[in-house]
Amino acid sequence: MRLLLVEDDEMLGQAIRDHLVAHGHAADWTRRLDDADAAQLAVAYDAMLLDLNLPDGRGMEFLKRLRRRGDTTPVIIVTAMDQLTMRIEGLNAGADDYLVKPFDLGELLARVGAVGRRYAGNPNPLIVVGPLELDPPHKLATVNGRKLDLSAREWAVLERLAQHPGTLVSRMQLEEALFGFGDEIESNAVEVYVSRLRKKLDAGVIHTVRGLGYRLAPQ
Amino acid sequence: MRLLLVEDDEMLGQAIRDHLVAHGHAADWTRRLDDADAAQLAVAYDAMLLDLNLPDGRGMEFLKRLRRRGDTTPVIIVTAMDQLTMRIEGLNAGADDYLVKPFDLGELLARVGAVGRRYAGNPNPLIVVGPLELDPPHKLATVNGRKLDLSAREWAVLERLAQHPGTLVSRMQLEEALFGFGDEIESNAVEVYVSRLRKKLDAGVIHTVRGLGYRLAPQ
DNA sequence: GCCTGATCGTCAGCGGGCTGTAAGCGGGGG
DNA sequence: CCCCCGCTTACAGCCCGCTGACGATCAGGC
Repeated sequence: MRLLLVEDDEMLGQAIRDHLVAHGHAADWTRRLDDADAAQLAVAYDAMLLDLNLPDGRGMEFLKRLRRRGDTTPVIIVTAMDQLTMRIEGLNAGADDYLVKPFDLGELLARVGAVGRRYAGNPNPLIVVGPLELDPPHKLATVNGRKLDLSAREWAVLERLAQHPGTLVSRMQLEEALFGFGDEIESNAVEVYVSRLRKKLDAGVIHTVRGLGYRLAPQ
Repeated sequence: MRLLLVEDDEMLGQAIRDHLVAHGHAADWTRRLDDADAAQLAVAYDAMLLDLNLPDGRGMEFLKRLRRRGDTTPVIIVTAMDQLTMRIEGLNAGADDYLVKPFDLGELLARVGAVGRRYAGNPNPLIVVGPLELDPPHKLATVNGRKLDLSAREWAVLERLAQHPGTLVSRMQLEEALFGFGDEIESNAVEVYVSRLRKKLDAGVIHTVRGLGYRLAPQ
């Protein structure tokens, strides 16, 4: 799963991130809420781990804002043992689960898995853009009923493009879909993957906006 | 309905069992988890009543293990009034409902009936994926009518793959089917079992999605 | 208890598809 | 007409997955 971890403590953050990655998750880690905000807008995470006890203390605000703008990404909040009221408030604000520090890393994985499974049963959020159909949980893509055989990165790029059909997606956003955040990269990888995708799906589906980015079948 | 009751208290267990039987259910009653495990493997129950407050205290583990190996038998957990966290954890671990002690026997019947109705559709869920047929309650697998002789782990992996045909199953999910959560493991056991399975069933049934996981049949 | 066969987890070598980079080409805008 | 940007193709490295083999452990029969 693709996870976002918001945690200001260096040691703990590193440990959690390593553990998640070691268990096959793609985990992005931000130490501050404004970074988390940007990440959340750029990437469609499967779940989010949110430490409420951040220096600026606005974790709860962040969660409420997220829900207000209609984002339903599952959120697991993390609090210290004594902050019962914050936990209750968090659940009311739209959190899906909570963890009490200190917690076992296995426990963390179990919660993440549970949240993931809970949403796995939902009616498939099938993305349809013109002749293109994406089924994110099944990692299936079809064009005019023809099944596409996509590699991991190709899928990542196509999914990112399809998340907001018709919306312009900048090259940088696509690079974030290809690589992590930390990895600054300078190459034409995005163009290469767009090219590979165009070869596999019908012409005219991915539209180039010169100097700005790409957009999917604006019709 | 065919029910399994796991309850260590003699008086309470007897009362519940009598009440269930009196209302037309077939109820098996075990006092210990290993008996429950054996019964669960031998009989396809319609639902299960699980007391979490057992002497050996591993009721939660039992539930998690059940779900891990893909068993979807509806589970109603039973806890004392003050064990809120256990209830939350139980629901996360895959329970379908819970009852708080002390409870009314009519209430119990209502819950059992509700859970039963929710799953009323398929009494014997035979999984069919292309040439492959799985019969989970009987632990039988056939390909083109040919009976497969699978080991325990091989079955676990194949069943996990077949639970949602066409859905992509990550390596981590398969590791969970093979081992437990807590067990940190670093090996290619999943690949080995996939290889062993492929050797036993027809080619092209298990499909590899590089970097993401495996999927059964379609495509 | 001892033997035998099956099963399990690990390892290492191999092969191949995926990936990122670079270079050449084309076209649109200034 | 020229420059810049994006498209495409080619390629080499590498990571990932596949498979055969081996020792350990377990279950069952004698």
